[in-house]
Amino acid sequence: MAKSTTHTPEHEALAVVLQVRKGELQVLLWKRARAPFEGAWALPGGVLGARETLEASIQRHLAAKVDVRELSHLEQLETLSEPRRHPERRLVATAYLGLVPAGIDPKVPSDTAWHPVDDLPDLAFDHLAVVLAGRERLRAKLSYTNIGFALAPPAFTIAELRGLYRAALGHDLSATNLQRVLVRRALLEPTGDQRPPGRAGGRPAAVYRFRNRSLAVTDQFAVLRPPG
Amino acid sequence: MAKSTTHTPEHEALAVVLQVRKGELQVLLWKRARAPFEGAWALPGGVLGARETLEASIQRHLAAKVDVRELSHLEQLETLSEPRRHPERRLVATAYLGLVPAGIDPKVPSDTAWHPVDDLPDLAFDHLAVVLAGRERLRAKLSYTNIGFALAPPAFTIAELRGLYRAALGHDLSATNLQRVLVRRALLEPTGDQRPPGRAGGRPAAVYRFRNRSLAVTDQFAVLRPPG
DNA sequence: TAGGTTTACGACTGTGAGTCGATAACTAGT
DNA sequence: ACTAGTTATCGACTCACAGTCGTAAACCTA
Repeated sequence: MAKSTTHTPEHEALAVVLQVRKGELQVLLWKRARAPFEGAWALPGGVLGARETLEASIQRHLAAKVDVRELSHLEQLETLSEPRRHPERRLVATAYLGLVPAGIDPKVPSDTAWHPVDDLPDLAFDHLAVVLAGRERLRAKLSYTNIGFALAPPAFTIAELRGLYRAALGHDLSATNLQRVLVRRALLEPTGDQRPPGRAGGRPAAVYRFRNRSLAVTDQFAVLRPPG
Repeated sequence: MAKSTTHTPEHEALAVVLQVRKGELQVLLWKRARAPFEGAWALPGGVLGARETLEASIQRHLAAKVDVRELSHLEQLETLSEPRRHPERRLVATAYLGLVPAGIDPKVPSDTAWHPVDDLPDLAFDHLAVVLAGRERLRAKLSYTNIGFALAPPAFTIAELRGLYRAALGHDLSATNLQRVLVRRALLEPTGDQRPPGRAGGRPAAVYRFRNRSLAVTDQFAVLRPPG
């Protein structure tokens, strides 16, 4: 049975961890110390263990780079199976999308850093495509789900929330409309507090929070609805 | 190095192949002849080859059950990694969603048959969940993409198209609205032909076709749009 | 020719998003 | 204190599009 080595490819889990930092969408990357792609930046992840699910695996590997409890959302993105995606061996990868709420700054190891998704360094393997796929998934879901929950801190003003959406979507949007849309969907509620204005003055902003943080698709926006 | 047997799980590709048949959404299944789950129905698929992508793999395995050229659409659904999803060995599966246009009846082997997704027999492994995931993916995409292309034959009347949507979505919808929505999106165009009425009489129906069969998300329905 | 059936299409309604402008509530400078 | 500047909030208007209804068109059978 010495030759029982299966020809099945190895399997790894990867994660595109996104957070809005300094007004722009950033992704968590680490710098590879070994070949291949030595010195290039790569997505965190690692090989799938014998007795774990992919979701458990990505959480285990992410724990080496960031406090997993900071993750407000985690979902499967896609599975990459191009035989030559790794130059030396066959390696199938399942990518996940992770989100971290704005406003916190998780401790990361020295080989790990945040990079703006719109200004990325050279990435190892096919990780550039994976990052872009994660960004597009986030953008698509922002408009028809309440995934914005996962980008926002527990409490925020409309202006702050608007900044998060602008960073994630890549374009500006009206503050009036954002508030009304989210309030009418009954997703936002005022906490009663308000934020003191900055040095330039201005009316103090009301502080809001999301009503329920459970992530559900708001399917009321389906175009072809059932009658009645 | 005799112990170099990787503990990496085997990897298989599965497909949820859907078609509207006899006015209802049906899925292609085959009857297992061997344990485990002998006699139960299962999704078509098979193990990933050493030098192929998952997409090539599912097409290769599907070819044993149905003419792959009949497939109008194929996209990745999800990857299942529960360690105990197979009772005997570790087996990771990546599921695909495949669509076959209505109106054709592909040849299938004797162990293979179509089953209504709303009235399924006992399914092997976790295949029931996979079928339902495929159905939900289709339903979600019907409203904000033009994936309906892939369900329809090359030419059709509005009434026929409405029947396809009703079967796939599980609820009725207005013929007036369906036509106007699709025409306004500039997705439909009349062929000029018309279909003679049935025995009961009635005005002959105009025949339409989809303008371009390339499958693209019509993102004009994003809720939070860029200004301007 | 009358009655039934199916398709096609215009008109009306309702909802929600985009826009604009007015007002509220604050800071800083004179 | 008063004024100017700044930011937040809110109401009013417009627009696009989905949902509904009613009517006309075009065919069948008796």
